[in-house]
Amino acid sequence: MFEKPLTPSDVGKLNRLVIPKQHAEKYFPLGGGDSGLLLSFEDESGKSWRFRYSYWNSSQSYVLTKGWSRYVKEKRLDAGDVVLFERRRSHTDRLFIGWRRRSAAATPSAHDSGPGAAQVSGGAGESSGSGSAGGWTRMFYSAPHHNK
Amino acid sequence: MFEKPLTPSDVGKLNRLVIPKQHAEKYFPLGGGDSGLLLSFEDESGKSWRFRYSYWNSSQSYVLTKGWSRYVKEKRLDAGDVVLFERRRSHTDRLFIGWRRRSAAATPSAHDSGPGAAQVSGGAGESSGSGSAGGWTRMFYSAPHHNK
DNA sequence: CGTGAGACCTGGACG
DNA sequence: CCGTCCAGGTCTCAC
Repeated sequence: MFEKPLTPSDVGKLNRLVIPKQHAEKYFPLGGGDSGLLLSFEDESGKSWRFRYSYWNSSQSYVLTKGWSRYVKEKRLDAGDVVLFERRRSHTDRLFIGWRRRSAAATPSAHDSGPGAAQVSGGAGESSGSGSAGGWTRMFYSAPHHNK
Repeated sequence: MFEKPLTPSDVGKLNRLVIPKQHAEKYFPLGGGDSGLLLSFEDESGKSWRFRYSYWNSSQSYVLTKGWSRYVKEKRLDAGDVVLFERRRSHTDRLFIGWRRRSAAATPSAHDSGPGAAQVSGGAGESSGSGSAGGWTRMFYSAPHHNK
């Protein structure tokens, strides 16, 4: 579906991932009545991750909140790393989440993206990731689950 | 029944008082079906205070919400001050709430309470408080009232 | 539309 | 080392 280079806020103490509106409305439409929903994904190891997905009126943006910080921590994600959201259609739909390290060129931290490089980059760096094809790790999903 | 030293959050903008689980379950048991109830107390002047009491699943804690901030404001409570919850059995049960200034020893806030006087004064220390034995002010209660 | 109040969330601390 | 508690935030909605 789409991928997103993580910003410092996405991996910081705000405990949320902002999903670009364009992608959010296309892939994770929110029924007007819903105050949010729970999305379940599977990662490369088959582990299931459930995130609360909702729209923040205050910032006019779509976000993943509850559960996100635990994912960042377990995968040791840092600003510049990229997360991938995919839908896999086997005999039943599944959502999966994957990630890859920021490309070698972009090395934020300190003063953040120096001259060249802004963000993502391309490519999939090389390999160092925790084992996975093309630098990506992945997972499957289970059906979206309506929240209260 | 019990007393609790107020934390900065208890007297701040969160508008709630966390009641330690141990005391909450012992003295203010919540019927499973209740989403909360209203507890009425009387203070040292005989004035009645009604607080909403409920359990927050998200933080696994018991809290007093509605009404609490007004009490903090009227009594000019500050972090470190202590609130007391008591049950008095006369010809009918009554709940009362009391408070006292933090003991002189513990003086948190930066420099606060400067020479001139900040706040209320002191009371506590000895007598000046708004009349009450041992630095405590008190109140009675009326029967718990089930909320919807 | 700004502000206060309440429900939800998370991390640190502790047993 | 892991589960529980609760102080401290964030967001949302009612007014």
